[in-house]
Parts: sequence; structure tokens; C-alpha cells
Amino acid sequence: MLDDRKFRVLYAIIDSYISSAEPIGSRTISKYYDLGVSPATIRNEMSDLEELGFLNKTHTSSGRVPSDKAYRLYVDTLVQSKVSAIDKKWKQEIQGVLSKESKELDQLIQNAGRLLSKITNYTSLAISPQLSETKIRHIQLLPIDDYQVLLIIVNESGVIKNTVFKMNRTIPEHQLTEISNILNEKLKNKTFQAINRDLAIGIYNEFSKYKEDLEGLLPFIGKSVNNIESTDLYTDGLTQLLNYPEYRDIEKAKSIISAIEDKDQLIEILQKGMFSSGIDVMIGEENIYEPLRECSIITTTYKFNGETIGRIGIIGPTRMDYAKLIATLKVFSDNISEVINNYNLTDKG
Amino acid sequence: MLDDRKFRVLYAIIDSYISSAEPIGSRTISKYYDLGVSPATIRNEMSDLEELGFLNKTHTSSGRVPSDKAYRLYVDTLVQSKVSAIDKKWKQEIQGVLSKESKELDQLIQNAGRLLSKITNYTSLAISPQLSETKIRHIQLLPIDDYQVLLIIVNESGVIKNTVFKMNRTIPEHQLTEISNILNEKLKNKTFQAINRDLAIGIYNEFSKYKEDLEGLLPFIGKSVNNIESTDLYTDGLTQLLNYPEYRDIEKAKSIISAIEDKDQLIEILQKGMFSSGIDVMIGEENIYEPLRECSIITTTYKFNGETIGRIGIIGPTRMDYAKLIATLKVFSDNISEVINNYNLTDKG
DNA sequence: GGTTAGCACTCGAGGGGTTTGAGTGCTAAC
DNA sequence: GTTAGCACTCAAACCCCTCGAGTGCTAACC
Repeated sequence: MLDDRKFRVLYAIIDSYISSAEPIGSRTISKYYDLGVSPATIRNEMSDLEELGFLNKTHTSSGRVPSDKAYRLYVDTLVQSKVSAIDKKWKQEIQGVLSKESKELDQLIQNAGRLLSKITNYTSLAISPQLSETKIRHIQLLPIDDYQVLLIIVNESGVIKNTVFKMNRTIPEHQLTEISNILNEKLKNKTFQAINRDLAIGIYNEFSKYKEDLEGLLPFIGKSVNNIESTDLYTDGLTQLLNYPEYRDIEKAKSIISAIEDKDQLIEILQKGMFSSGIDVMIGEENIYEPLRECSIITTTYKFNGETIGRIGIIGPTRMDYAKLIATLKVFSDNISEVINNYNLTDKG
Repeated sequence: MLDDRKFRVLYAIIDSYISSAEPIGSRTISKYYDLGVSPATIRNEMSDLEELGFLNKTHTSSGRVPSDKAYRLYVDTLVQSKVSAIDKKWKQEIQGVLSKESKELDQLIQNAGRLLSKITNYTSLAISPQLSETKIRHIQLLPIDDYQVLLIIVNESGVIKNTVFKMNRTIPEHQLTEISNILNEKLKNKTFQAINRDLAIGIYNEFSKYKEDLEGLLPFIGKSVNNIESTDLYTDGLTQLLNYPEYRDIEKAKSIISAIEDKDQLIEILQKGMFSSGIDVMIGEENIYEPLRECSIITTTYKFNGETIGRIGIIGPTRMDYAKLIATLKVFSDNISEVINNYNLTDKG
């Protein structure tokens, strides 16, 4: 698609623009990048690259700025070697912070987000663990008083969900225990998704003995299960964005910050790429959500038992050091997944 | 302290500045506020007010701007009548949104925050319910597997906290149940605070029969109880701030937004005023936290069973419509408390 | 034929000077 | 005590100019 020299010119421009945020002229390239040709030649190449859609000018006599298409090419052709270089100091800090006991899974992800923002100097995004694919390990009903029952669900990753609900009649304790036992037997090791499906088609009506009670209870269980599947979005380091010249302009800053505050949209975006394993990079125009058309989002997955259960990443102007950030995210991905899986080392019973 | 006319001039300036954000000149006052005196006279009054510390100039020949001291006086002398006028449409929306079932207490507060920001056009702040003063209604230990025990605590407001912890030996189920029963009996209707205190002085060692088991368990219970007392901060509508001319300047915006992202500091601030019942207004310099010295924070309480359990409010530039905002917050305070207490109407058992 | 030097041209950014107008403080008259 | 009048101040807006980093084109070069 591009001959070698064009390629190198384009790389040079991207590299330079990433660190300076200023349009790049031919002279700068010839001076600081060893391409062995004069500015005039570079000008010719630049002109071609512009025609091909890889470069833009801010005005007729300005230097060039990489387009989204250029970043795309840059990211797609990033060589592994370049990506792997991440500061050892950071690597250790990541391991340190993450392995520190954060009792709840949610909290682990939040901590990871905070650290990610601090390390990268970008705003971090993360969606809470998606547990619909994990299995139930324990389910229990407990009476709180005559009309209230507590439902507890523990899944294999150790996450607990509970709800109190009000009944319109009293179910004696021993009966609740019995129902618990039956439920436990029936639901154990099923995924939330499976349960939801089964509930929908009324598969549990077989407990004829407690039919009436169950009719009252099952909707609550369904609701609880559904609730577990609900997704939160964690963000951190919003102010980081304001350090970039791209957001000197208050209107621009406002637009991106409100976009980030619009959590539902972001959740949708992150979930969409949910199962594209590993790093996902969305550059500028590639974002379907209008207010993010001038941003890039880089995310990675975190896993439990080999299954992807969430994404974490960063957002910022399209001009970002993709190589370094991708490397950093890889480290995060590995470490988070490792910590999650270690949560339950003793849990095979 | 101030004669009537000075008072009225000051009010006029504050009123005008609140809506315009521009320094106010003597002519503006005499034209739009019916004080019955000429600009020259007002100039004299203004000069006096400046000397008294109620007004500032931005430069020698500029109009006047109210000082923090002026806002303080303004707020302290706000007449009730002025405060009570809040749009009926909003009042209904507040009631509507809040009374909609938000299953968890935390979520209710978050929703309230979101709405508050939307209504007021300021960034909202809220601290999660402080439960240390509420009483325990139910406590239970459940085995998950041979080495893991689930601890469940339900308090009177219906909030549930649970933790899974790993034991280094197995306690048979019937024994756990028995311990649960004893704990339940001993701890029921005590506040978290009381339990923490009692735990600290080792008051529960009397369960001699299960002494060994308890020694393993009590620390976890303590940890759980402590955990319940941990406080979150919810913010919403950060971008609202960027609409105010005070934050046109990126550096200013950055400084306030980072201050708001520094949740620990804000929690401390809100907790400090925790028990000053009703509305609390902190104006500019009155804030001990340096980065907020140019902001005002207005907060109110929300209650459970007559006890204050949290605060919710807004933050913005010192130039804000205190009268209207205080009125709005009052409505919030009442409605939130009402909804919280209704959660548990059937819970007297 | 690709590369390069040279040159005219473009355009945004920044500096300096002027004008404008909203404001003040002071003084003298009412 | 109040007010009209006036000299004075100062930020903001505007204009104009210069500067310099950049381009594209052309003609010469290897």
C-alpha cells in the first residue's frame, strides 16, 4: 500500500506529533529523523500522503497532522518488540497494588482503574465484572422477620448478591430451609444466564410441594439474578484530560467530560467490544458515539477462569502514544486476571 | 451593623452579581433597583461597604464584586419567605424520582444526587449513609464449603453487608448455626459502633463453649462491621461547572475538578458538618481545604428514624443563588428522609 | 527520473498602539 | 445629606504590522 519511504515519513510524523501536538513540517522531519533525504523530497512525500488521506493540514501553509487513518495504520503495524517495553518500576507497582487485598471484585477493578490513570496520565474507564457467565455456588433463603426473606447468592468467583424482599404471607423457617436446599441443588453450578432462561420458561414449577411459595419467590430470584448482571462503569482521573492541549478549549473539554459522565453510553461501547479478546483500539471517527469522534479509546479484557468478564482501558485525544499504552494495558490485563483467579485458590471444595 | 440603605445596596449588588457574574457599577444599581437615590449616593455607600469588607474591586476603576463576607451576611439574613419558593414542577419531579423503587439505600442517594445536579445546574455531592448509629437486626453465619464461611449482617434500615472469609479449620454446620444464634441474641439491637467498642474490649469471650471458634471469627466480624462504616462519596454533573464563567479558565477548572475527584478530602469535609442539623453553607474562604477556597458548598442532611445518617448537596463558585438552592435542598432533604423511612414501614417485627 | 535548491507565497501568532466605555473618586453646589 | 459634573483609570476590543514556519512550484542537478 505504501512504499517504505512513505511509511517511514508517516511514522516520523506520527511519532513527532504524538509528543509535540504541533503540526509537523518537512524540515523538522529531515532534521530529527534520519531519512537521508532533503526537506523538499519529504514535502513531496507528504503531499502524496495527504492525497492518500493519511495527513491533514490545518491551513494552506501549515505543517501536517496525522489523520485517524494514519493512526489506524500505525496501530495495525505496530511491531511486537516496540509494544513490549514498559517501565519495570511501573510493572512492579501494578503487581503491588493489585495483589493487595481488595476484598470485593468490584473494588479491585476500581483500584486498577485508579492506578491505570495515574500511570498513563489518561482518564481510565472500566466496566464492572460481568457475571452472567459465572456459576452459582450457593443459594440460600433466610427469614428476617415474619414477612421478610433474605435471598443470598454466592457465585464461583466469590461475589455475593443479596436482596431482602417482602412476602405477603409468612413462610415458616424450616420450610424456607427446605426450599433453599432444593434450590441449591437445582441451581448450583448453573450460570446466571442459564437460570434466567430457565426461569423464563418456568422450568422450576416442578417443586410441586411448595408450588405456591415458589410462585411468590421465583420472581424475586429472577430479579436478583438480573440485578447481578447489571453493569457499572468506573472512571478515574478525569482531570488528566485537561492537561492535554486538545482540551484547552473549554467547549471541547465540556463535550468529552459530559460524554464520559454519560455512563450508559460508555458501558454500551465497552460491552460491544466485550468479546474481542485482548486489546481493542477505537480511533476517532471509528467511535459510533458522536461526542467521542475526536477521542481514542484503548481497552483490554480481564478474565476469570479463562472467560472474559470485563474490560478496562483509557480514553484520550486521538494523539496518544499507542505503543506505550498498549504495552501498559497488557500488563494490567494479565495482572488483574491473575489476581482474580487467585481470589479463589482455596475454593475448589 | 449596617444601616438599612447600605443593606439594600449590598443586597442589590449581590443579587445582580449572582445573575450577571460581572462587576456591578453604581449606575446599574440606581437604574434597576428602586433605591430612590442617585448613582453618586450609591457610590458613597459602596465605598463604605468596601471599607467594611463586603465589596471588592477587580481594579481601581472597576465595579464592585461581593466578598465572601457579603455572601455570609446574605445567607445569614435570608428571610424564610424568600427561601420557600421552589418551582412546583421540580417538587413533583423530586418526589417522583425518589419514591421510585431504588432497592438499595446507596442507590437512592445516587439517584437523588443525579437529580439534584440536573435541577440546580451544579455539581452534586453526597456521602453514602453512615450506618454506625443504626442497629443490627439480624446476623448469621453460613458455611459455603469446608473452609469458607459467609457472614451476613442486616441492620434496621434493611442494608445488608456480607463477607466471605476463609477459616483454617472446619466448623460443622450445626455449630455455626448455634454460634449464629448466640451472636444474634447478643448483638441484636446494638449499634455497629457499640459492637465495635465491645469487640475491642473483648466482651464476647464469654461464649466459653466456642471460645476457640470465636477467636477465629470475631476479628472477621469486627472487620465487617468496620467495613459497614466506610463511606463513599457520590458526585454527579461535573460538567455543569464548566458552564460558569468562573471556570472558563482551564487552570481553575482543573483545580476544582481535581478537588472534587479527591474524594477522601470531600468525605472528611462533609462528615465534619455531619451533625450540624439541616442546611450547612460553606462559603469560599470558610473552606479549610485549600483548593475549595473559591467555591461554596451547600449541603443538607438526610435522616433515618430521626437520626442524621448522611449529607447531600452541591458545589459551585461562591457566586450562587443561595436562596433558591437552599430551598431546593430543603425539599430534597425532606423527600429523601421520607423515602428512607418508608422503606421499612412493614419492618416493625 | 527522482532529488534538491531556491524562491514566492500563505497564514496564524504575537506585539504595539489606539480607541472606547464603563466605572470610579472628588468637589462644589443644592 | 444628596447630587451633578468632571477628570481620571483601566480592561477589553480592535487594528495594523511584523515575524517565521510552513507550503508548492520551478528549474537545475546527478
